[in-house]
Amino acid sequence: MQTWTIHVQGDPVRVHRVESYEDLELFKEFVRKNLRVLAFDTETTGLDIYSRGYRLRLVQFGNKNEAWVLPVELGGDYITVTIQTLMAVEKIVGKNLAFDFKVIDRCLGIPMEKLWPKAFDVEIQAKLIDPRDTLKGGIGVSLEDLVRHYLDPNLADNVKGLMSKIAKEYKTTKAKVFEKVDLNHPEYNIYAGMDTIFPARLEGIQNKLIPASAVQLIHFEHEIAEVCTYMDRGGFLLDLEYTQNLSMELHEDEEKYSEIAARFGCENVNSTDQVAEVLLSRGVVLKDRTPTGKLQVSKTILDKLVKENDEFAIAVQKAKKARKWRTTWVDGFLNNMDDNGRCHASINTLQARTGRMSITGIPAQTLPASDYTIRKCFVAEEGHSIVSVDYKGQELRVLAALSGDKTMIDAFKHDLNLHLLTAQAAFGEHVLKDTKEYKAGKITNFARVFGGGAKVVAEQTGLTFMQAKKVVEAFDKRYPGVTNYADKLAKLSERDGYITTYFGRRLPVDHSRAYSALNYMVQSSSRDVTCRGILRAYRAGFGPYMRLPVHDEILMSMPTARAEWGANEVARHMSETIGPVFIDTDAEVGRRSWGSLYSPDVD
DNA sequence: CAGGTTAGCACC
DNA sequence: AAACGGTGCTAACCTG
Repeated sequence: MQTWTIHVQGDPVRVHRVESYEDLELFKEFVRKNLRVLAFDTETTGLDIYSRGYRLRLVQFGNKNEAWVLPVELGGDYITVTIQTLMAVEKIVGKNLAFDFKVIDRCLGIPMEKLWPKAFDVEIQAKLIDPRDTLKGGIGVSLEDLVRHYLDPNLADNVKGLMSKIAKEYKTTKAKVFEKVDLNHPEYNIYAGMDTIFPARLEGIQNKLIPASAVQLIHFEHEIAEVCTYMDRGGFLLDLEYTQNLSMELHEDEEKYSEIAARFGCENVNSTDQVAEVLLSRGVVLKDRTPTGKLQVSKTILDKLVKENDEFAIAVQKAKKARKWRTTWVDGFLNNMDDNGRCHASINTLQARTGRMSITGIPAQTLPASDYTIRKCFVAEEGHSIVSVDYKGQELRVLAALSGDKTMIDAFKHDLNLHLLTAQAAFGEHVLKDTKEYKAGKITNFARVFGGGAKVVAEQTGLTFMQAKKVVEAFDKRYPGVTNYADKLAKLSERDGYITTYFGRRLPVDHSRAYSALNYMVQSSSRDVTCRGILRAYRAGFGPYMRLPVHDEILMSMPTARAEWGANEVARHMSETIGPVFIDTDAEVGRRSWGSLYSPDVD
């Protein structure tokens, strides 16, 4: 056995590397004395847990003063003892346990279901204290950031530098070093061990700092994280043939249109500089500049030229779109696919400052919604249909409920059309649905939730600034409760530096942007409405059918024979009442592919 | 030249 | 007085 001593906050802490079955006996002795709680971490070959050849390399257990590193990659008793320890310990502390649990489930075959009930994640804790990363002025949420802020800045720098240093030693990149580094590498082992000591220490420090209003969220966030790891693990079935064909078609499109653009002197349509140059040479006036002073070639300008049948603009746009679609979506799915033809998302349940989730792997939140083509790549299981349940006007309903605006509450109570109501406030009671005025009402409703004003409304509607200003004024007059609420939140945020959401989450608000307090409140509370709904549906037994959460929606694959029933059940579980407002849900049953929800002609 | 930043374009 | 919130991904560009 090798033992290293490191100093943390003035204390000597020890990292033991288990090197023999005799050492393993000593480790077991340590475990026996620490069965109540152990900190836990893993080192693996990378982040793509479901890829071929993925391996677990080290497993670490520890407490505030001691860490033990087990070389499980060697197999044998190291694995057996790891499994025994994980099953026996009463509480597991870690940082982003969602990752380690998925790894353990995949590589050692311990179902996550066995581990989640005893999980305590210091990342969840950290995000309830301060959800911002350092770039946004926060403490940060990485282990390095937390160590720097709460424990020891020097140690944080060492942590940061370590893997880069080893990568240099191995003449490789940071991303690849994890599968290459020698299992016996001393520094690799030391820092693997430290990754249990740090969370063990952070837990106690952070525990005292969670706002009282947010304490109830600790358990809630663990449950949400749990359910989302089940979705990650299950994955989403890919229609391989369709996806491969689509990739080829997009590739052909890209080549065809790139060639046309090249004839105009633009070798690379993805270089904004080159496109700008050709446009200028063709007499197009470009006056907007980016913050760094470059000429801006916005989509609006290209769109306008395309409408005028400008051959170059058309080629640029089509080539760019084909490439974007292929590389970002279609080839991404094919690369991400596991041996069973499934893609696995990685859901970060507390990504945004507001608590909103983010989804990588399958970037479900950013897939084109105007078109079924990309979503058609994903299909329901054999004998299943795609089901989607979402909230009706979730953010506006939440806004009505939280602001207490009487007109808005009344509108939802009587199922009136809020966009029409705003349009009528601005342009008169004669305004009808699906008119230009109606659209302006809709845009204004959303702009106000986002904190936008007349300028934004003007840009998006095409109205003049003065006309847009009138619409915004009409909004504020028709929904005075909303305006008052926005002012109140802005003042609160200026006074305290944060606001507290309906569900008790504390959200920091920048002083220079107090107007965004309303949006944070609405966006964050809406996120929690969705999560509460997902949890109720999960507890009712619908977990196995869930595929992806998408903001105000849950996407599922359900046995076709019961899809209609199941969709309505989930919709019922997800609907929620906040004060005087019912946050209603919509259930939709599609056919075989996700794309079927986006077109009546798609299977 | 790896790694970080910027610009642009997807979504709610 | 007015104030556009949040995300991911790629390619190009910049930097040490």
